[in-house]
Formats: sequence, C-alpha cells, structure tokens
Amino acid sequence: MARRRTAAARRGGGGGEDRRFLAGYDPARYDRPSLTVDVALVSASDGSLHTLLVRRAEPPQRGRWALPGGFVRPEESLDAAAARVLAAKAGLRGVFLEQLYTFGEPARDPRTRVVTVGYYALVDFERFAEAAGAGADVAVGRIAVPWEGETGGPVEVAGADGAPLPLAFDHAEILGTAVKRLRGKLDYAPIGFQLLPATFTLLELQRVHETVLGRPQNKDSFRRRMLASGQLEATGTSQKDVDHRPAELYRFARRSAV
Amino acid sequence: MARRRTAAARRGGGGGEDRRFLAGYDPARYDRPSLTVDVALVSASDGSLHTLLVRRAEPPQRGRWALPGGFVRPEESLDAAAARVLAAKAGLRGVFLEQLYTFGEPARDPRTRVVTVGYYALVDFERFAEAAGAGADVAVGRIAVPWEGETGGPVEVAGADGAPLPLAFDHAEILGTAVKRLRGKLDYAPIGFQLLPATFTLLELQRVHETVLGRPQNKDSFRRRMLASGQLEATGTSQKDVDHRPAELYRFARRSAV
DNA sequence: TTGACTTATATGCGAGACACATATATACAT
DNA sequence: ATGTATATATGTGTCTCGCATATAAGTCAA
Repeated sequence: MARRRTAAARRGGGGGEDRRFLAGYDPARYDRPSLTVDVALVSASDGSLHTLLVRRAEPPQRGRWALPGGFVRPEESLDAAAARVLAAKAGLRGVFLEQLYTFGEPARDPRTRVVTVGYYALVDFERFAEAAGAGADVAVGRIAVPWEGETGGPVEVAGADGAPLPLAFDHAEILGTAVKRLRGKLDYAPIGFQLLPATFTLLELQRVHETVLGRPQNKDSFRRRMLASGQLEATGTSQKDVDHRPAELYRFARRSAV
Repeated sequence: MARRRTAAARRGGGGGEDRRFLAGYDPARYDRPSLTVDVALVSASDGSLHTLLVRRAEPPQRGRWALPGGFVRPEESLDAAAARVLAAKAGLRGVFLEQLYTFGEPARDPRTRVVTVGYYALVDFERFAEAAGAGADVAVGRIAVPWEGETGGPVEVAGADGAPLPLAFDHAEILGTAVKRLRGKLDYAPIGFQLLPATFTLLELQRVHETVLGRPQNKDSFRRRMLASGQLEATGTSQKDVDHRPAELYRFARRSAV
C-alpha cells in the first residue's frame, strides 16, 4: 500500500505539494463497494443469439447461471479485467470486447454492495462452440428476446434442451442491455463481422444481421448496402460443396480507405 | 455492517443456505477501488457547447478544473449518486441525466485506485447560467472540440476570458466522450430538446443541433425532418419582440403517439 | 444428357428522404 | 412606402431503399 502511494505521488501533477498532502490522505472516507466485471459473450447461429453461462457453485443463488465475471484487481484496468475473465472462463483471447454499461443498484447482489462493469464480447460460432465445450459448469444458452426493436429490458435464456436457464442477480438485465446495444450499433459499426469467421458469404452476413435485429432484411438492399459500405473485400474464392450455385466469399476490410 | 449483511441476506434468492453462507463470506478478497461518479453538465449557447467545472481546492492537482463529482455512497445507486452530485454542486434537479462510460485506468488518479462512472447531463442555457453563477469556485467553460464527427478523444475547455482551463485527471477524456455520445445520439434520440427551454423555434432547435454536431444543417431539410418526426408540437403562439417575422413556438411532444 | 431446383448476381422501377434553389409571407425599422 | 430579415411553402434532381424481374451457375435426379 505504501509502495503504491509513493508511486502514485510521483505520477501526480502537483509536485511537492501533492506528495505532502498524499501522506495524510485517507481514501476510505466511505465504505467502498466491491467492483467486478461481467462479460456477456454473444454469438449467432441458427437464427438465434447465444451466450455462454457459468453455473454458480456457491451461494448466493447456487445453481443459477451467471455471466462470466470476476473482481477487478488493484493494478488492472477495466478492459484488462474483462479480457482476463473471458480468457479464464471461456479460453478466448483477441475477440471483440467492449464496455457496455455499469450496474450499481444497491440490492443487485445480496452479499454486499457490488458494482459491476458490464462488457460484451462477440465471436463467430465456431470459436464460441469450442469455448463452451472446454469448461465444466459452462453452458450455452439460446437468448430469447421478449421485446421488439431497441425497447430494451431483460432477456430469457434457454439451454440446449429448451428448458429455461435461470439467471443469477441482474444478469438477465445485463444481457438484455447487450442485445439492445448490439441492435443499435449494428447499422453503423462494423460488428456484424465479429460474429462470423474470417470469410463469409453475403447471405451469411445477412442472416447474422437478421438474427441480431430480430427481423428479416431485404436481400437486395442488404447486398447493395454492404457492398457500397466499403467494408467488404471479395476474396476471389467461392463456397465449395454446396448444392446450389456457390456464392463469392468476402472478408471484412479494415477501414483503411475510410 | 452487520446490519446490512442481514438485510442483504433477507433479499437473497437462496433461502437458508444463502444466509448460512453469508455469515462466513469475506467480500474483501481484493483491495477494492474507490468508486466515484463524475458528471459532465453540458449546455449549448452561441454556437458552442459549455460545461460547468469546479476548481480543485485540495491536492492533487489543486487549481485544476474538474467535473462535479463525488464518492458513491454505500446505499445509493449510481444514478442517485450522479443526481446528488449535480444537485449539490450545481443546484440542478430534474434535468436529463444519463450514464456515459466508466473510466478505470489504474493510474487515472494519483492518490489511489479510483474508478469513476461518468455521467452526462443536459440543460437549457438559462438554467445552466444560473447554476454556474450560484456557487463559488465554479466556472463555465466553453468546449473546443479538436476532432471532427464522432472520432472521439479529449476536448479542450476555455474560460470566459478565452484562456484555457486546465482539466484535472482524465476529465478532458470524459468530457470528450460525452461530446461524442451526444453527437452520436442526437439523430435518433430526443436530446436536442433537453438543451432548450420549454418552448423554442425551429431555428433555435437547428442552432442547437449545429452546435452539438459541429457542422451546419440544411434549413429546409432540418425543418421537415423535425416536423415529420412527430416529436414537435406547435404551441400556437409566436415569438415576440423580434425585429423580423416572428416564428412559431414549438414544444417537445412526449412520445405518447409513437 | 437433360431438365428441375436452388441460390447467386444483375438490373429496372417507383416511393420516399434529402440537399439545394426559388418564391412568397410577415414582422419591424426607417 | 420601402427595405430588410426571417419564416414558411413549393419545386427539382439525387440518392437510397424495397420490390420485382431476369439471368447465371452450381447440384441432383430421372
């Protein structure tokens, strides 16, 4: 603790005055809440969004299903904490990961005051399925969105057998916020690609968009819009082993030209 | 502390098992960061966005200018903390207030680990000017945005005399994030109205939009778009004491019809 | 080999949103 | 009365989008 304080004082902008003051500073004027991160890992397949959940082995709410989460460590940024949690519980690194919203209702955790910084992560379904198969007490849930458009609110999650997976704490709300954010961002940010492998056809991209938005898209408009956006790059190769005319494969073009 | 724990246990979903477990639960497995809220209060006038800043009276960074902020109290939600801070330091209640982003770089505060939940608030300039005049050590700053569109990044703030107001900690980044969010949300969310008094002309609304976006808007398109949006309601009255044809006054229509 | 079938890809057309331009209306000042 | 500044209305070409149609390129079965 003393070590950190001097290191911190060296970083301070105020020079010697700051250092003198900090020696008598008491940061614990109030009880501090615990701070965690929770990660909504989302993927798309078969017309539904899916998420990865961890079964709570300890009370409170033992047996309920929770988003992968954990405490923020003292010297770790929030982004780093979320990435660490995702690597530890799902074995995933280098995926799209972005801060979502911070949840801090006093009663959201029955133990003590816990504020959690929600994150959402996106991966293609192949990596998602691998991640879900790796760990014990991990389940894949199919997300059912009981509201339209960007209304918002909690979502429901069903297991592989179709039975509902009861979520712990306010995690249904966090997951719902992630879906809402996804829907809102899909039209203007390159996040649809994050849910697909490196190369994909336009129809696959369309299905992903339809899955996220929860409504069908016009095929031709979608096609033109995507090609005009400059975010797609033709690979020159085509699908193989399909029982119809094979489609051109595209990849996501890093927006160097925009 | 013991009192809170039992109250919390009663809220828990797991029944007796939870209660037994909680008696032995140690929430302090890690050092907990301090948790604060910081509020970027924003208004628009004269072609610029303005914000309210508080002069730091104590080290670190004494003399620098900070967003109104404070610690989150144990039994208080994040929204409530932000509203309390805004009422305490600016005397404002009932204004638009929304969570922005949470900033948690380990070195962002030289004292100790402080994670802050950023909020942004919007008021019309009349109330803003009153709020700024009320308190000592409070200044109105004019925001200069050194980037275009929704690029993002820190912003600069100048005082009434045009001299730069140096911001404390990462508050230039928080304020920049608020501007970026405003620009992104203006087109699809009814937030322009929050920067105007109860009734206003279409040109005043256009000026507000131009100020937020940092670029001129076509007058006729803007007019039609706003009237077509269903968010405006004609009051039937007009401007008075203007040296030109008076414009119709409108008010923001609560979206009950949408 | 041929034709049915499925999906991909290209093109045309009309509706609506928008930027830009022009025309008219209504206030106040001189 | 005239000028001036702004409000408000109307027209026009462009662009995007949804919808429809036409053609292409594969598989598969008879």
